[in-house]
Amino acid sequence: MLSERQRMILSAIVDDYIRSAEPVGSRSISKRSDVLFSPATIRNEMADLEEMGLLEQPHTSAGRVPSIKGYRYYVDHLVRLGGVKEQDVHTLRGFFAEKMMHWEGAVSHAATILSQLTNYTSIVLGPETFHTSLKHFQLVPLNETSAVAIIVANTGHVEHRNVSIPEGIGMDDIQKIVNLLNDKLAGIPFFRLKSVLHSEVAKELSRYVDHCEHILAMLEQSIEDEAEPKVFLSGTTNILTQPEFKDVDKVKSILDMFEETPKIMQLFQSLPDGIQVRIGTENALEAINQCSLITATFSADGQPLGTIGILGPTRMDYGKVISLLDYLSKDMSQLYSRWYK
Amino acid sequence: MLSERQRMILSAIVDDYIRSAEPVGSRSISKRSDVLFSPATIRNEMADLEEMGLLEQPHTSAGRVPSIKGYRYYVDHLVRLGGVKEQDVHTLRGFFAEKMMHWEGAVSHAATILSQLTNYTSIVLGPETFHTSLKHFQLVPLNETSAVAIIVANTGHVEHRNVSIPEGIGMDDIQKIVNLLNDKLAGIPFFRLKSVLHSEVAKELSRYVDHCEHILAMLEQSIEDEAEPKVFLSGTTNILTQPEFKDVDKVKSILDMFEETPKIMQLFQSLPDGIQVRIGTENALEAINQCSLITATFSADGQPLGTIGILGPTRMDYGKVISLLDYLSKDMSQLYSRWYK
DNA sequence: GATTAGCACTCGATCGGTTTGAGTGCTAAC
DNA sequence: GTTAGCACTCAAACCGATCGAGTGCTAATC
Repeated sequence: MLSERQRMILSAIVDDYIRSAEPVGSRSISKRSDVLFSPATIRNEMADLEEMGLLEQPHTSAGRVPSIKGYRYYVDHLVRLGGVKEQDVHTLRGFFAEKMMHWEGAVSHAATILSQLTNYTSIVLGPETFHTSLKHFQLVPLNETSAVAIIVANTGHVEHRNVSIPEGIGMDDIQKIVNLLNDKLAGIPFFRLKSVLHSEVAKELSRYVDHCEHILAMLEQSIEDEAEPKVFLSGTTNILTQPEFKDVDKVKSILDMFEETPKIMQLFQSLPDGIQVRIGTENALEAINQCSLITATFSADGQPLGTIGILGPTRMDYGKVISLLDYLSKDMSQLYSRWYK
Repeated sequence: MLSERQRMILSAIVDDYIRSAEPVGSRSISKRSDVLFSPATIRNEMADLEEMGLLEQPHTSAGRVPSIKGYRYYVDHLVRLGGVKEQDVHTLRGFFAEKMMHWEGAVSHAATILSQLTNYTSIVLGPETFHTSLKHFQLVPLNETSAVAIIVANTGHVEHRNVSIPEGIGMDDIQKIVNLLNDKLAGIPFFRLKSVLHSEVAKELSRYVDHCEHILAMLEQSIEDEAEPKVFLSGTTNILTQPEFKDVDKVKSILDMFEETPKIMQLFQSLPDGIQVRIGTENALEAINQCSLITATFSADGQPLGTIGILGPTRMDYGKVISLLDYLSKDMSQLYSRWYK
């Protein structure tokens, strides 16, 4: 258990270090107007905090730096959520005022704004289509052998792919298939689609057309792709402006990760609702062991839709980022709830 | 005009420097088995080459480094196109064997492979839809007030966006509109679509439905978006492995550029057909004044479709990259020509 | 006349040593 | 319990010496 004074000193050190990126000495703390103790007293407390594992010393004659545990304590007990700056609220208003033509547009735009407001990297994962349902299915023939299959979800999400048409299937066959599929599948949630496809559609389809396995397989694949949420990144190079990432090698592994969507998905897997903070080694991936990831989920009518996240150095402005993510995720949830109806 | 010996020395220096990234001295050149002159002779020639502006000296007591002009001469007259390595041909075969479901899939996959084979950054711009035509238009209503508009090109390219439905338009109106548009617009190339929309469709549409300006505006916008070629990047972090880009600041401006699609498009604007090499400051953007960009166009049946490019340091393996791009662009042209039919 | 051996010279890189200064821990006085 | 005082530590900055890769020039050689 920390004394009031220890908490205040820890808080001051973390705040200072977040601002300056330099180890914080006892003198500079005692100079602060809200601190009434001499450097020597501070030093004693700092030694205790270090013993508890909340602070670290890069070397004996340097100031202190928060440890992962120190950041954790700070985030859990000390951080002041200043709320969102007037100016930032304004920027965000602009975002929501704009007409969003796509799902993708809105989400990627949100990512851009987030990275600009924070100067960190923003990651947005969405939308989960697991609970959305099929609105419309369409096959547009391009020529005798190939066609475009288009799947529209009730959220307005569109997925498409080129498919080849099996020999011996004519235009009217295709129309029949499309009609059948729309009849049987429209309104079915994606997570049930696969089983419905097998149980109800397969038999019926085989009555109309030969070689229908091919079509079924294609449909299944499309459904699976559709179910995969997409990742949007913005401000990937912002990490380069951080003094602790001057070294190219440190940065490389992080930037490499950004090119690997599956790794990012893994990072976001099974995050609980609300705001989550993962500090340094608390993250699953070694590449970002020197980074912190703050995430917030957004949803529509209680259905989880996706996650927005900010990745920055462990020395991140937690107060600002948490406030911002909280604000934005709630607004996005509202936006999408409205959109849903 | 260069003597045979000067050409050989220049070639040796460029080759060496490309391999080692270190300034090349006279001794190391004269040691090569195919060079029969003493370091002193080489030095004299090097001094002459420097006077001509083909070589540069970082400082008096260092070896020589090719200048932009030197690389230019090398690329224009000296580079040996070794052809594509057996192993790389194999990898590329694998690429073309795979079934491509989308346009996007094929192009982005090509980008990935290119960056892996070269260890540079690959940029693929495509496809130009300017000369492709509209295959199918579809409006899928989501609810009373919004719908998804879907445009399918004859290449299988799909563009979509959410639109809001003006008050007072019912489901059967929408069906009428869709039918009309498909009747009038199917088969029309995109670059003529806008004028046809105004001349033929507008009047007819106003007969059916009130408030049709909204729908027309939306269509126009979609067509313009569709016409915009897309940019695919891969291996954006490869530049970080180059010794001359150890400095974070140098790298930042390049990586920042990768996040700005319009800048990349600008870079690729109005490139002539075939292989193009832009060395250092020959590039339009200051951010890549220390890089070279090699591009190759691909087409289907003579219609230009897009461009593939490799961005690397000026100290790039020109022979390998040029061969590779030449090979791949030709294969892609074939692939898409077949696809077209 | 072209080539090359020889040599003085240049200059960045590296290495060891010194100095500086920010910061600490400990002790003793308040 | 707090703090002034002091010895101590150690990275960073500074400095000069040395090293060595590479050059340009000149004179000897082929």
